[in-house]
Amino acid sequence: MKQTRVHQVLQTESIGKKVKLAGWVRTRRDSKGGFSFIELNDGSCMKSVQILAEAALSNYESEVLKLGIGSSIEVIGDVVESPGKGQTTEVKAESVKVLGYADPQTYPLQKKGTSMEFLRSIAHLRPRTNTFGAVARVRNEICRSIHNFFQSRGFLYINTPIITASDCEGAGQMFNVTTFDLKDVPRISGEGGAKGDIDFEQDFFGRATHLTVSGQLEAEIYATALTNVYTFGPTFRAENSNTSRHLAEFWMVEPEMAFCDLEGDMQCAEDFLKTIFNDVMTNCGSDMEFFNERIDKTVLETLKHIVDSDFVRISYTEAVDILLKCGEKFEFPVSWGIDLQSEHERYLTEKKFKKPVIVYDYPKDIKAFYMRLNDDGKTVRAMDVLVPKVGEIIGGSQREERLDVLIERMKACDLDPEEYWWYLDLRKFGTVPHAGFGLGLERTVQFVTGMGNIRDVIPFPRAPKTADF
RNA sequence: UCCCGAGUAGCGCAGCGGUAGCGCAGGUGACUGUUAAUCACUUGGUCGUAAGUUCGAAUCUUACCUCGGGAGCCA
Repeated sequence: MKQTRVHQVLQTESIGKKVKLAGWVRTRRDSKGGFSFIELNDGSCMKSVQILAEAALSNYESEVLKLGIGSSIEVIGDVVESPGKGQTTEVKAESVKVLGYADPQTYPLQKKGTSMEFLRSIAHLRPRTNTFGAVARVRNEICRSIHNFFQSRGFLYINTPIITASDCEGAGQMFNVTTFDLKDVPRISGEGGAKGDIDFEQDFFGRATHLTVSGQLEAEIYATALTNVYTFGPTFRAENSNTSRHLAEFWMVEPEMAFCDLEGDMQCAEDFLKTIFNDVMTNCGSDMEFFNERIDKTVLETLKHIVDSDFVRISYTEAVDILLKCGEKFEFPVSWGIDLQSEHERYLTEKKFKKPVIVYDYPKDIKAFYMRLNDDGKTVRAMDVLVPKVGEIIGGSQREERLDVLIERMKACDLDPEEYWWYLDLRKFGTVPHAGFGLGLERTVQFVTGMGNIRDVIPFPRAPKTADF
Protein backbone atom coordinates (compact mmCIF):
# COMPACT_ATOMS: atom_id res chain seq x y z
CA MET A 1 0.00 0.00 0.00
CA LYS A 2 1.33 3.39 -1.01
CA GLN A 3 2.10 5.83 1.76
CA THR A 4 0.04 9.01 2.07
CA ARG A 5 1.34 12.21 3.60
CA VAL A 6 -0.40 14.07 6.39
CA HIS A 7 -1.10 17.20 4.34
CA GLN A 8 -3.13 15.12 1.90
CA VAL A 9 -5.17 13.47 4.63
CA LEU A 10 -6.13 16.87 6.03
CA GLN A 11 -7.93 17.72 2.77
CA THR A 12 -11.67 17.01 2.86
CA GLU A 13 -11.32 15.25 -0.51
CA SER A 14 -9.55 12.45 1.34
CA ILE A 15 -12.66 11.55 3.35
CA GLY A 16 -13.72 8.00 2.61
CA LYS A 17 -10.28 6.85 1.49
CA LYS A 18 -8.24 4.18 3.17
CA VAL A 19 -4.66 5.40 3.79
CA LYS A 20 -1.31 4.37 5.16
CA LEU A 21 0.46 7.08 7.16
CA ALA A 22 3.75 7.19 9.01
CA GLY A 23 5.29 9.81 11.22
CA TRP A 24 6.07 10.94 14.74
CA VAL A 25 3.67 11.27 17.65
CA ARG A 26 3.20 14.85 18.83
CA THR A 27 0.85 14.02 21.68
CA ARG A 28 -1.54 11.34 22.88
CA ARG A 29 -4.78 11.94 24.74
CA ASP A 30 -6.63 9.01 26.29
CA SER A 31 -10.32 8.71 26.89
CA LYS A 32 -11.79 6.30 29.40
CA GLY A 33 -14.49 5.86 26.81
CA GLY A 34 -12.08 3.29 25.49
CA PHE A 35 -9.98 5.04 22.88
CA SER A 36 -7.07 7.42 22.40
CA PHE A 37 -6.32 10.36 20.18
CA ILE A 38 -2.87 10.51 18.64
CA GLU A 39 -1.55 13.63 16.94
CA LEU A 40 0.67 12.45 14.09
CA ASN A 41 3.10 14.71 12.22
CA ASP A 42 5.27 13.79 9.25
CA GLY A 43 6.69 17.19 8.35
CA SER A 44 4.66 17.53 5.16
CA CYS A 45 2.88 20.50 6.67
CA MET A 46 2.47 22.51 9.82
CA LYS A 47 -0.53 20.62 11.07
CA SER A 48 -0.71 17.15 12.54
CA VAL A 49 -3.49 14.70 11.83
CA GLN A 50 -5.60 13.25 14.61
CA ILE A 51 -5.60 9.47 14.73
CA LEU A 52 -8.44 7.75 16.52
CA ALA A 53 -7.12 4.56 18.12
CA GLU A 54 -9.80 2.42 19.71
CA ALA A 55 -9.38 -0.17 22.47
CA ALA A 56 -10.38 -2.85 20.00
CA LEU A 57 -6.92 -2.62 18.42
CA SER A 58 -5.02 -5.78 19.30
CA ASN A 59 -2.05 -3.80 20.64
CA TYR A 60 -4.06 -1.01 22.31
CA GLU A 61 -3.17 -1.86 25.91
CA SER A 62 0.25 -3.25 25.20
CA GLU A 63 1.58 -0.60 22.82
CA VAL A 64 -0.71 2.31 21.94
CA LEU A 65 -1.05 3.42 25.56
CA LYS A 66 2.74 3.57 25.82
CA LEU A 67 3.18 5.93 22.88
CA GLY A 68 4.74 9.18 24.03
CA ILE A 69 5.75 12.28 22.17
CA GLY A 70 8.48 11.52 19.66
CA SER A 71 7.55 7.88 19.06
CA SER A 72 7.36 6.80 15.43
CA ILE A 73 4.40 4.83 14.13
CA GLU A 74 2.78 3.57 10.97
CA VAL A 75 -0.99 3.80 10.77
CA ILE A 76 -3.46 2.23 8.37
CA GLY A 77 -7.03 3.46 8.54
CA ASP A 78 -9.95 5.31 7.01
CA VAL A 79 -10.09 9.07 6.62
CA VAL A 80 -13.35 10.23 8.15
CA GLU A 81 -15.05 13.52 8.89
CA SER A 82 -14.11 14.53 12.43
CA PRO A 83 -16.99 14.94 14.89
CA GLY A 84 -14.73 16.94 17.20
CA LYS A 85 -13.76 20.58 17.01
CA GLY A 86 -10.38 21.73 15.75
CA GLN A 87 -10.03 19.58 12.67
CA THR A 88 -12.19 18.65 9.72
CA THR A 89 -10.75 15.19 9.08
CA GLU A 90 -9.24 12.45 11.20
CA VAL A 91 -8.10 8.89 10.66
CA LYS A 92 -9.89 5.97 12.28
CA ALA A 93 -7.08 3.49 12.78
CA GLU A 94 -7.42 -0.07 11.63
CA SER A 95 -3.87 -0.79 12.76
CA VAL A 96 -1.16 1.12 14.60
CA LYS A 97 2.32 -0.28 14.15
CA VAL A 98 5.02 0.99 16.48
CA LEU A 99 8.28 1.66 14.63
CA GLY A 100 10.17 3.10 17.58
CA TYR A 101 9.39 4.35 21.08
CA ALA A 102 10.78 7.55 22.58
CA ASP A 103 11.28 7.35 26.33
CA PRO A 104 9.41 10.34 27.82
CA GLN A 105 11.88 10.41 30.73
CA THR A 106 14.77 11.20 28.45
CA TYR A 107 13.27 12.61 25.21
CA PRO A 108 14.20 16.30 25.41
CA LEU A 109 11.18 17.63 23.53
CA GLN A 110 7.97 17.68 25.49
CA LYS A 111 4.69 19.52 25.20
CA LYS A 112 5.85 22.82 26.57
CA GLY A 113 7.55 26.02 25.63
CA THR A 114 11.25 25.67 24.87
CA SER A 115 13.79 28.33 24.13
CA MET A 116 15.59 28.69 20.81
CA GLU A 117 18.88 28.45 22.70
CA PHE A 118 17.99 25.07 24.12
CA LEU A 119 16.74 23.79 20.78
CA ARG A 120 20.04 24.85 19.23
CA SER A 121 21.78 22.46 21.62
CA ILE A 122 19.67 19.60 20.25
CA ALA A 123 19.93 20.46 16.57
CA HIS A 124 19.41 16.79 15.72
CA LEU A 125 15.90 16.87 17.20
CA ARG A 126 14.76 20.44 16.65
CA PRO A 127 13.37 19.85 13.13
CA ARG A 128 10.66 17.87 14.93
CA THR A 129 9.26 21.08 16.40
CA ASN A 130 6.63 23.24 14.72
CA THR A 131 9.00 26.18 14.39
CA PHE A 132 11.91 24.34 12.82
CA GLY A 133 9.69 22.27 10.56
CA ALA A 134 8.21 25.51 9.27
CA VAL A 135 11.66 27.08 8.85
CA ALA A 136 12.80 24.06 6.83
CA ARG A 137 9.78 24.24 4.54
CA VAL A 138 10.08 27.99 4.00
CA ARG A 139 13.83 27.73 3.38
CA ASN A 140 13.15 25.04 0.80
CA GLU A 141 10.51 27.20 -0.87
CA ILE A 142 12.91 30.14 -1.02
CA CYS A 143 15.55 27.96 -2.68
CA ARG A 144 13.04 26.72 -5.21
CA SER A 145 11.91 30.27 -5.87
CA ILE A 146 15.51 31.41 -6.39
CA HIS A 147 16.12 28.74 -9.03
CA ASN A 148 12.74 29.36 -10.67
CA PHE A 149 13.37 33.09 -10.88
CA PHE A 150 16.70 32.77 -12.66
CA GLN A 151 15.85 29.71 -14.72
CA SER A 152 12.70 31.37 -16.07
CA ARG A 153 14.82 34.36 -17.12
CA GLY A 154 17.40 32.29 -18.96
CA PHE A 155 20.19 32.46 -16.39
CA LEU A 156 22.60 29.52 -16.27
CA TYR A 157 23.31 27.97 -12.91
CA ILE A 158 27.11 27.89 -12.55
CA ASN A 159 28.84 25.88 -9.83
CA THR A 160 31.83 27.90 -8.72
CA PRO A 161 34.57 26.31 -6.63
CA ILE A 162 34.49 25.98 -2.86
CA ILE A 163 38.27 25.77 -2.67
CA THR A 164 40.01 28.78 -4.08
CA ALA A 165 43.58 29.93 -4.50
CA SER A 166 42.91 33.58 -5.08
CA ASP A 167 44.07 35.22 -1.93
CA CYS A 168 42.05 38.39 -1.90
CA GLU A 169 38.61 37.86 -3.32
CA GLY A 170 37.65 40.97 -1.50
CA ALA A 171 35.77 40.33 1.67
CA GLY A 172 36.84 39.05 5.01
CA GLN A 173 39.12 36.54 6.67
CA MET A 174 39.38 33.16 4.94
CA PHE A 175 39.65 29.62 6.23
CA ASN A 176 42.80 27.81 5.17
CA VAL A 177 42.62 24.52 3.30
CA THR A 178 45.62 22.25 3.74
CA THR A 179 46.70 18.64 4.12
CA PHE A 180 49.79 19.61 6.10
CA ASP A 181 50.40 17.94 9.44
CA LEU A 182 49.85 21.01 11.59
CA LYS A 183 52.40 19.76 14.13
CA ASP A 184 55.10 19.68 11.47
CA VAL A 185 54.51 22.25 8.74
CA PRO A 186 57.18 22.29 5.99
CA ARG A 187 59.28 25.43 5.93
CA ILE A 188 61.32 26.95 3.15
CA SER A 189 64.99 26.09 3.68
CA GLY A 190 68.15 27.58 2.24
CA GLU A 191 69.04 31.23 2.05
CA GLY A 192 66.98 34.27 1.15
CA GLY A 193 64.13 36.37 2.42
CA ALA A 194 61.57 33.56 2.19
CA LYS A 195 63.57 31.30 4.51
CA GLY A 196 61.44 29.96 7.32
CA ASP A 197 58.13 30.76 5.60
CA ILE A 198 55.63 27.97 5.12
CA ASP A 199 56.47 26.03 1.97
CA PHE A 200 53.10 25.79 0.28
CA GLU A 201 54.68 24.18 -2.76
CA GLN A 202 54.66 20.98 -0.73
CA ASP A 203 50.97 21.30 0.10
CA PHE A 204 48.21 19.42 -1.72
CA PHE A 205 47.54 22.08 -4.34
CA GLY A 206 51.13 23.31 -4.50
CA ARG A 207 50.05 26.70 -3.20
CA ALA A 208 48.08 28.29 -0.37
CA THR A 209 44.37 27.61 -0.71
CA HIS A 210 41.24 28.73 1.14
CA LEU A 211 37.53 28.26 1.34
CA THR A 212 35.72 30.68 -0.93
CA VAL A 213 34.28 33.93 0.37
CA SER A 214 32.42 34.63 -2.87
CA GLY A 215 31.80 33.09 -6.26
CA GLN A 216 31.58 36.47 -7.92
CA LEU A 217 34.90 36.63 -9.73
CA GLU A 218 34.35 33.19 -11.22
CA ALA A 219 30.76 34.08 -12.08
CA GLU A 220 32.07 37.09 -13.99
CA ILE A 221 34.08 34.71 -16.16
CA TYR A 222 30.96 32.85 -17.21
CA ALA A 223 28.80 35.97 -17.52
CA THR A 224 31.32 37.43 -19.98
CA ALA A 225 30.83 34.35 -22.14
CA LEU A 226 27.23 33.22 -21.56
CA THR A 227 25.62 36.58 -20.66
CA ASN A 228 23.44 35.77 -17.64
CA VAL A 229 24.53 33.34 -14.92
CA TYR A 230 24.11 32.77 -11.21
CA THR A 231 25.93 30.87 -8.51
CA PHE A 232 24.24 29.47 -5.43
CA GLY A 233 26.25 27.66 -2.82
CA PRO A 234 28.01 27.75 0.51
CA THR A 235 30.34 30.61 1.37
CA PHE A 236 32.80 30.86 4.23
CA ARG A 237 34.00 33.72 6.37
CA ALA A 238 36.48 33.23 9.19
CA GLU A 239 35.48 36.49 10.84
CA ASN A 240 35.03 36.35 14.60
CA SER A 241 31.50 37.68 14.29
CA ASN A 242 29.18 36.98 17.18
CA THR A 243 25.86 38.38 16.12
CA SER A 244 22.37 37.23 15.23
CA ARG A 245 23.09 38.06 11.58
CA HIS A 246 26.41 36.32 10.90
CA LEU A 247 27.53 32.77 10.20
CA ALA A 248 30.94 31.33 9.36
CA GLU A 249 29.29 29.12 6.73
CA PHE A 250 26.30 30.49 4.87
CA TRP A 251 24.63 30.22 1.49
CA MET A 252 24.78 32.97 -1.05
CA VAL A 253 23.10 33.58 -4.40
CA GLU A 254 25.16 35.62 -6.83
CA PRO A 255 23.73 36.53 -10.23
CA GLU A 256 26.05 38.14 -12.75
CA MET A 257 24.69 39.83 -15.86
CA ALA A 258 26.57 40.96 -18.95
CA PHE A 259 25.37 44.04 -20.86
CA CYS A 260 23.80 45.27 -17.65
CA ASP A 261 24.34 48.49 -15.71
CA LEU A 262 23.52 49.42 -12.12
CA GLU A 263 19.96 50.36 -13.02
CA GLY A 264 19.36 46.88 -14.40
CA ASP A 265 21.09 45.38 -11.40
CA MET A 266 18.83 47.20 -8.94
CA GLN A 267 15.73 46.32 -10.93
CA CYS A 268 16.74 42.66 -10.96
CA ALA A 269 17.35 42.69 -7.20
CA GLU A 270 13.96 44.24 -6.55
CA ASP A 271 12.08 41.85 -8.84
CA PHE A 272 14.01 38.97 -7.32
CA LEU A 273 13.08 39.75 -3.71
CA LYS A 274 9.46 40.40 -4.60
CA THR A 275 9.24 37.09 -6.43
CA ILE A 276 10.66 35.21 -3.46
CA PHE A 277 8.34 36.88 -0.96
CA ASN A 278 5.34 36.29 -3.20
CA ASP A 279 6.18 32.62 -3.73
CA VAL A 280 6.57 32.02 -0.01
CA MET A 281 3.23 33.63 0.79
CA THR A 282 1.54 31.67 -1.99
CA ASN A 283 3.06 28.27 -1.27
CA CYS A 284 3.73 28.30 2.50
CA GLY A 285 0.46 29.75 3.77
CA SER A 286 0.07 27.92 7.04
CA ASP A 287 3.76 28.10 7.87
CA MET A 288 3.69 31.86 7.35
CA GLU A 289 0.56 32.18 9.49
CA PHE A 290 2.44 30.35 12.22
CA PHE A 291 5.39 32.74 12.02
CA ASN A 292 3.04 35.68 11.98
CA GLU A 293 1.23 34.43 15.05
CA ARG A 294 4.05 33.02 17.16
CA ILE A 295 7.34 34.56 16.05
CA ASP A 296 6.71 38.06 14.69
CA LYS A 297 3.26 39.60 14.35
CA THR A 298 4.36 41.90 11.55
CA VAL A 299 5.94 39.53 9.00
CA LEU A 300 2.93 38.96 6.76
CA GLU A 301 1.94 42.60 6.70
CA THR A 302 5.53 43.59 5.93
CA LEU A 303 5.92 41.08 3.10
CA LYS A 304 2.61 42.06 1.50
CA HIS A 305 3.53 45.72 1.73
CA ILE A 306 6.87 45.06 0.04
CA VAL A 307 5.41 43.03 -2.79
CA ASP A 308 2.88 45.77 -3.50
CA SER A 309 5.19 48.77 -3.41
CA ASP A 310 8.33 50.02 -5.10
CA PHE A 311 11.63 49.98 -3.27
CA VAL A 312 13.04 53.35 -2.34
CA ARG A 313 16.16 54.23 -4.30
CA ILE A 314 18.46 56.92 -3.02
CA SER A 315 22.09 57.73 -3.67
CA TYR A 316 24.57 57.55 -0.84
CA THR A 317 24.86 61.34 -0.98
CA GLU A 318 21.08 61.71 -0.60
CA ALA A 319 21.10 59.19 2.25
CA VAL A 320 23.77 61.18 4.09
CA ASP A 321 21.71 64.35 3.52
CA ILE A 322 18.61 62.73 4.98
CA LEU A 323 20.54 61.45 7.99
CA LEU A 324 22.12 64.85 8.61
CA LYS A 325 18.78 66.67 8.45
CA CYS A 326 16.56 64.16 10.25
CA GLY A 327 17.24 65.45 13.75
CA GLU A 328 17.87 61.95 15.04
CA LYS A 329 20.68 61.49 17.56
CA PHE A 330 23.14 58.88 16.36
CA GLU A 331 25.95 57.32 18.33
CA PHE A 332 28.17 57.64 15.27
CA PRO A 333 28.02 61.06 13.65
CA VAL A 334 27.20 61.18 9.95
CA SER A 335 29.37 62.81 7.34
CA TRP A 336 29.98 62.25 3.64
CA GLY A 337 32.59 59.53 3.19
CA ILE A 338 31.83 57.37 6.24
CA ASP A 339 30.43 53.89 5.91
CA LEU A 340 26.80 53.83 7.01
CA GLN A 341 26.45 52.28 10.47
CA SER A 342 23.73 49.84 11.50
CA GLU A 343 21.87 52.62 13.29
CA HIS A 344 21.88 54.73 10.12
CA GLU A 345 20.64 51.91 7.94
CA ARG A 346 17.96 51.10 10.48
CA TYR A 347 16.77 54.68 10.56
CA LEU A 348 16.41 54.76 6.78
CA THR A 349 14.63 51.45 6.36
CA GLU A 350 12.70 51.20 9.65
CA LYS A 351 11.79 54.78 10.51
CA LYS A 352 12.08 57.03 7.48
CA PHE A 353 10.73 54.82 4.68
CA LYS A 354 9.45 51.70 6.47
CA LYS A 355 10.32 49.47 3.51
CA PRO A 356 13.36 48.23 1.59
CA VAL A 357 15.74 50.97 0.60
CA ILE A 358 18.38 50.69 -2.10
CA VAL A 359 21.34 52.96 -1.47
CA TYR A 360 23.67 53.39 -4.46
CA ASP A 361 26.77 55.30 -5.63
CA TYR A 362 28.91 54.89 -2.53
CA PRO A 363 32.28 56.64 -1.98
CA LYS A 364 34.95 54.60 -3.71
CA ASP A 365 37.16 54.44 -0.61
CA ILE A 366 34.71 52.28 1.35
CA LYS A 367 33.94 49.83 -1.44
CA ALA A 368 35.73 47.05 -3.29
CA PHE A 369 38.19 47.55 -6.14
CA TYR A 370 36.04 45.89 -8.81
CA MET A 371 33.16 48.38 -8.61
CA ARG A 372 32.77 50.76 -11.55
CA LEU A 373 34.09 54.25 -10.98
CA ASN A 374 31.63 57.08 -11.65
CA ASP A 375 32.56 60.12 -13.73
CA ASP A 376 32.81 62.23 -10.58
CA GLY A 377 35.90 60.19 -9.66
CA LYS A 378 34.67 59.95 -6.08
CA THR A 379 31.93 57.37 -6.10
CA VAL A 380 31.44 53.87 -7.48
CA ARG A 381 28.40 52.12 -8.90
CA ALA A 382 27.67 50.07 -5.81
CA MET A 383 24.30 49.35 -4.28
CA ASP A 384 23.05 47.84 -1.03
CA VAL A 385 19.49 46.68 -0.45
CA LEU A 386 18.55 47.39 3.15
CA VAL A 387 15.52 45.84 4.83
CA PRO A 388 14.02 46.44 8.27
CA LYS A 389 15.55 44.44 11.16
CA VAL A 390 17.98 42.35 9.10
CA GLY A 391 19.84 45.24 7.53
CA GLU A 392 21.85 44.59 4.39
CA ILE A 393 20.27 41.68 2.58
CA ILE A 394 21.85 42.30 -0.84
CA GLY A 395 25.10 43.93 -1.81
CA GLY A 396 25.96 44.47 -5.47
CA SER A 397 27.54 46.66 -8.08
CA GLN A 398 28.21 47.36 -11.69
CA ARG A 399 31.69 46.01 -12.35
CA GLU A 400 34.58 48.07 -13.66
CA GLU A 401 34.92 46.97 -17.28
CA ARG A 402 37.63 49.48 -18.34
CA LEU A 403 41.03 47.82 -18.13
CA ASP A 404 43.08 50.93 -17.35
CA VAL A 405 40.67 52.19 -14.68
CA LEU A 406 40.54 48.76 -13.07
CA ILE A 407 44.32 48.47 -12.89
CA GLU A 408 44.53 51.90 -11.29
CA ARG A 409 41.91 50.96 -8.71
CA MET A 410 43.76 47.75 -7.87
CA LYS A 411 46.97 49.59 -7.30
CA ALA A 412 45.16 52.13 -5.13
CA CYS A 413 43.81 49.22 -3.08
CA ASP A 414 47.32 47.72 -2.71
CA LEU A 415 46.47 44.71 -4.85
CA ASP A 416 48.91 43.21 -7.33
CA PRO A 417 47.33 43.24 -10.82
CA GLU A 418 49.48 40.27 -11.84
CA GLU A 419 47.71 38.09 -9.29
CA TYR A 420 44.48 38.88 -11.10
CA TRP A 421 45.78 38.32 -14.62
CA TRP A 422 42.78 36.23 -15.60
CA TYR A 423 40.34 38.76 -14.17
CA LEU A 424 42.05 41.48 -16.18
CA ASP A 425 41.94 39.32 -19.33
CA LEU A 426 38.13 39.60 -19.22
CA ARG A 427 38.62 43.36 -19.76
CA LYS A 428 41.43 42.92 -22.25
CA PHE A 429 39.48 40.69 -24.59
CA GLY A 430 35.98 41.77 -25.57
CA THR A 431 35.10 43.59 -22.40
CA VAL A 432 31.45 44.40 -21.71
CA PRO A 433 29.56 46.33 -19.09
CA HIS A 434 28.27 43.92 -16.49
CA ALA A 435 26.78 43.88 -13.02
CA GLY A 436 25.66 41.56 -10.28
CA PHE A 437 24.85 41.18 -6.62
CA GLY A 438 24.95 38.77 -3.72
CA LEU A 439 21.95 37.74 -1.66
CA GLY A 440 22.43 36.05 1.71
CA LEU A 441 20.08 33.08 1.80
CA GLU A 442 19.91 32.90 5.60
CA ARG A 443 19.23 36.61 5.95
CA THR A 444 16.41 36.19 3.47
CA VAL A 445 14.96 33.29 5.46
CA GLN A 446 15.35 35.40 8.59
CA PHE A 447 13.54 38.33 7.08
CA VAL A 448 10.73 36.21 5.66
CA THR A 449 10.11 34.19 8.82
CA GLY A 450 10.84 36.85 11.41
CA MET A 451 13.22 34.49 13.20
CA GLY A 452 15.46 36.57 15.43
CA ASN A 453 18.72 34.62 15.17
CA ILE A 454 20.39 33.51 11.94
CA ARG A 455 21.56 30.32 13.68
CA ASP A 456 17.95 29.18 13.72
CA VAL A 457 17.31 29.44 9.98
CA ILE A 458 20.11 27.09 8.87
CA PRO A 459 19.92 23.43 9.89
CA PHE A 460 23.41 23.17 11.33
CA PRO A 461 24.90 26.58 12.09
CA ARG A 462 28.64 27.18 11.90
CA ALA A 463 29.85 30.12 13.94
CA PRO A 464 32.79 30.91 16.24
CA LYS A 465 33.04 28.09 18.82
CA THR A 466 30.08 26.38 17.18
CA ALA A 467 30.49 23.39 14.88
CA ASP A 468 28.44 20.68 16.58
CA PHE A 469 26.30 18.29 14.60
C1' U B 1 37.04 41.19 19.06
C1' C B 2 34.64 45.26 22.29
C1' C B 3 30.42 46.94 25.77
C1' C B 4 26.33 45.21 28.75
C1' G B 5 23.36 41.02 30.87
C1' A B 6 22.69 35.78 32.17
C1' G B 7 24.16 30.62 33.58
C1' U B 8 19.90 27.14 39.93
C1' A B 9 15.68 19.98 38.55
C1' G B 10 14.70 17.51 31.67
C1' C B 11 12.72 22.73 30.20
C1' G B 12 11.15 28.02 31.74
C1' C B 13 12.25 30.78 36.03
C1' A B 14 12.34 32.71 41.60
C1' G B 15 15.79 32.90 45.65
C1' C B 16 20.90 37.34 46.15
C1' G B 17 25.32 35.64 53.26
C1' G B 18 22.32 31.19 57.47
C1' U B 19 20.05 23.44 56.06
C1' A B 20 17.55 24.60 47.89
C1' G B 21 11.76 26.69 45.73
C1' C B 22 7.66 27.47 41.89
C1' G B 23 5.51 26.39 37.03
C1' C B 24 5.70 23.00 32.98
C1' A B 25 7.39 18.15 31.51
C1' G B 26 7.96 12.96 33.67
C1' G B 27 5.46 9.07 37.17
C1' U B 28 0.76 7.28 39.78
C1' G B 29 -4.53 7.73 40.25
C1' A B 30 -9.35 10.09 38.86
C1' C B 31 -12.32 12.15 34.84
C1' U B 32 -13.48 13.18 29.81
C1' G B 33 -14.96 12.90 21.50
C1' U B 34 -10.26 14.72 23.53
C1' U B 35 -7.31 18.73 21.14
C1' A B 36 -1.11 23.09 24.88
C1' A B 37 -7.30 18.61 28.03
C1' U B 38 -8.55 19.04 33.38
C1' C B 39 -8.06 17.64 38.84
C1' A B 40 -5.22 15.19 43.01
C1' C B 41 -0.74 13.09 44.67
C1' U B 42 4.50 12.37 43.46
C1' U B 43 10.01 11.42 41.61
C1' G B 44 13.82 14.71 40.59
C1' G B 45 19.24 19.54 41.96
C1' U B 46 28.03 18.92 43.63
C1' C B 47 22.99 26.19 42.01
C1' G B 48 28.38 26.92 34.53
C1' U B 49 33.92 25.66 35.89
C1' A B 50 38.15 26.89 39.05
C1' A B 51 40.21 29.62 42.88
C1' G B 52 39.40 33.22 46.90
C1' U B 53 36.77 36.15 51.11
C1' U B 54 33.79 34.25 55.40
C1' C B 55 32.29 30.57 61.32
C1' G B 56 29.10 29.77 56.99
C1' A B 57 28.61 31.13 49.67
C1' A B 58 23.50 29.62 44.81
C1' U B 59 24.09 34.56 47.04
C1' C B 60 30.31 38.55 47.73
C1' U B 61 35.49 38.80 44.68
C1' U B 62 38.62 37.25 40.57
C1' A B 63 39.68 34.32 36.27
C1' C B 64 37.86 31.18 32.58
C1' C B 65 33.89 28.81 29.63
C1' U B 66 29.10 29.11 27.28
C1' C B 67 24.66 31.71 25.95
C1' G B 68 21.72 36.26 24.99
C1' G B 69 21.33 41.73 23.62
C1' G B 70 24.12 45.69 21.28
C1' A B 71 28.63 47.22 18.30
C1' G B 72 32.41 46.18 14.50
C1' C B 73 33.16 43.09 9.97
C1' C B 74 29.62 41.83 6.22
C1' A B 75 25.57 38.36 3.16
